[in-house]
Amino acid sequence: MASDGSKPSPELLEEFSQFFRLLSEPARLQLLCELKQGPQDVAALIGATGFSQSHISRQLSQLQRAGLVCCERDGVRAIWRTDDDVVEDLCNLVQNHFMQRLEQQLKQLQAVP
Amino acid sequence: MASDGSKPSPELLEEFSQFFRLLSEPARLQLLCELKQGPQDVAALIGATGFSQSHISRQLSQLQRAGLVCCERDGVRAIWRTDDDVVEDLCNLVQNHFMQRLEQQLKQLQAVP
DNA sequence: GTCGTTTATGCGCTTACAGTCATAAGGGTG
DNA sequence: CACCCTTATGACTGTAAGCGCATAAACGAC
Repeated sequence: MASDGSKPSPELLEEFSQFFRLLSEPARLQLLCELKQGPQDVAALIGATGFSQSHISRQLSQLQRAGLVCCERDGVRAIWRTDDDVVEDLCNLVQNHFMQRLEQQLKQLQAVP
Repeated sequence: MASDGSKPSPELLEEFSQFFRLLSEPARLQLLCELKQGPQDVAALIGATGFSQSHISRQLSQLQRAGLVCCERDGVRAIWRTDDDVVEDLCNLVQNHFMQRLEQQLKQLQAVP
């Protein structure tokens, strides 16, 4: 990383890993995907994912701490939304990595006999 | 994600999360950073990180399965290397996210009084 | 005020995995 | 062959965190 040959500090490394840990849980990724469709309250997310209310609430607050989602309150209702494209960009990069890896494996198989 | 409004399949979501899980451990990120400096064997990585030999070996094989590192054997010695820039690109995106977030917070604080 | 609804949180269970130690496996050297 | 060096792996422990249940807190409707 850092492309200039320098190594990132342990603190930065820790922050990176914490951020990636957020995305290492399918449940949280799924919630982010659902919110990409548009702002929703927890009830709608329960319907879309099947997770328990408490679970969803917890995961959303984790994502909120990282600035990946935010909510505006309508009385007691909380409407959650995501206005950040980082996760989408990250996933696209990873997907490209998957594809390049598969193409490479395919080539190696084709090259033998 | 998918930017066309469609939601990725549960299987793809699972693969994404597994990949991010790899990066959710500071030890693995650090190993990747060390290998960015140039190919090394396990002994050199022990010296650079202070981790135990078995720990390093395990983490490297996890990274290898994901195609993030590979090793060429020199007799019994294993020289590990990373020739993929995905992780670096991912970290740069995340770092931009951090910076934008901090700038936004700064603006909000400046706007108040 | 009471009641119903929506979200947040304390508690407990359970699973996953980082990390260590000891050991095995594979290769070099005499 | 025996001996040493390097890496991989089985067994184990401790801890972090997902997940649900029950409950509390906050707000609106009556």
